[in-house]
Amino acid sequence: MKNNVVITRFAPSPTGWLHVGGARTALFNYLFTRGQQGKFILRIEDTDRERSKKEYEESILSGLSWLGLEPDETYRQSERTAIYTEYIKKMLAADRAYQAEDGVIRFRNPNRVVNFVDQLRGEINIDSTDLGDFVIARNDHEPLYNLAVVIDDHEMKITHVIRGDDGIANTPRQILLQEAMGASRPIYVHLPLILAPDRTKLSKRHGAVAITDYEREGYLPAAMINFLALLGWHPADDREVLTREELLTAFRLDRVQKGAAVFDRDKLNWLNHQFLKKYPAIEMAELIEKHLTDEVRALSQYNTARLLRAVPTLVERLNKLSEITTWCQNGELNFYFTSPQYALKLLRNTAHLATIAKMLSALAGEQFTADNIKSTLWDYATQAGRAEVLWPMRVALTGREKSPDPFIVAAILGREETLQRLAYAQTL
RNA sequence: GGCCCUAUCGUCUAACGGUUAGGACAUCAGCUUCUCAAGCUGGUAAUCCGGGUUCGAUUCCCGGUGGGGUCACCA
Repeated sequence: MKNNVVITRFAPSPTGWLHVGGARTALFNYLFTRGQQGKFILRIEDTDRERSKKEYEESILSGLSWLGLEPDETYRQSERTAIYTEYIKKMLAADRAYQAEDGVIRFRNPNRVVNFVDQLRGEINIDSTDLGDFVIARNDHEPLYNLAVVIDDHEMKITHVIRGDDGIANTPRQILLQEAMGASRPIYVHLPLILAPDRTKLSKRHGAVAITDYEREGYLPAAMINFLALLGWHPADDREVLTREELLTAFRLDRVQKGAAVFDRDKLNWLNHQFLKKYPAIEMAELIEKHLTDEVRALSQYNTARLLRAVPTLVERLNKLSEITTWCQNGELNFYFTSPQYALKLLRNTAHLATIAKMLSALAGEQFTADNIKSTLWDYATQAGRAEVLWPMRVALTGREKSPDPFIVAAILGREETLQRLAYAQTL
């Protein structure tokens, strides 16, 4: 009989979308538990019928699923009233709780100092006297938060309660209730909170706070997980970019920070770029294609083969997928799919265009790679002056002041299109 | 305000009494270079303050200050 199996839970209330703080709490529970063959439970705390909404519950479920934090079991408190009623009646019968004059059920507070150990912070003492005979249920079938939590943690045999440190204030109430019903005490771990850059609580006015916002902006779940893990935790070595598997094996509760951490977009962007770079080209092309605007798809030479060839240069400066949309709106991507319009002045000079075209036309279609194009033109460009040769070539192909280098662009466009654009430039 | 938690570069963090206080993001400079981006190299930058304990404190203790949390028939 093994009695040392770890059981944890993530217990959000469906009164709002899953936000980054909740996601981080879920992640730490998940990493801690799955790193040691434990059981990770999702418990929807929807005892407040008024404020709980199905759409929020769905957002929590889909958010966790997107991050890959699948629970082993899922419960809904609204489906467990029979269990709560039983406990409430028992507490009433044992006179550990009583029906107050105002109609609700209150706990008989023993009014003493509650002492508990937090795995991260050590011993914590809180005098429960200030709490008074707090309300634990509206009636015998409608428990309030603290009661429902204690009953469920006990029924589900939760071994570790890992939650945000705003839960510290509730801990004495919950411990008192555990003792009143003879339940054992789980190990408490209160995680530091995630703060906005201005060091205040993360809220909507700080921009994206819901996990779905990040999904929509085009962050990869792997990057999000990595980033969230690094908010309040760090491996024993210097690694910063870690896969889910690496996180799972490296995660240790005793390396979790005590102080609050500020959410840093720059680092998230950098991390996402790291994962984007590692993404397989074909799948990356699919992801990028999803973010293209209809206007771009409608361009005359649009084709997925060309997009696929352009993926490396796009990914190079891509922090999040939504930037693709921005580039589309700026027209920055148009030259990949249609002949560019530009002024002769931008070209600077047309002197070498004919020579370039002639040299490139010697390359067969299948030889038209960036490396071959470069080696074909490099010596000539060096002799004639690279700026004199390469700048006009690049403008002829892209029509832009800023772009990837002309060898790569030429390879993406292909032999025929490249030669056409070079020919057109000579007519200006 | 009471109670509780907390405090290393701008940000995320390493250092479990002895280090030139390390890494990453951001930033700056240089390299590369036809432009942009990426990449590479280097730089600037921190132990909140005051007392202790100790031969020696980022590290342990106390106080202050700052920040956060919490004080519902919400969770």
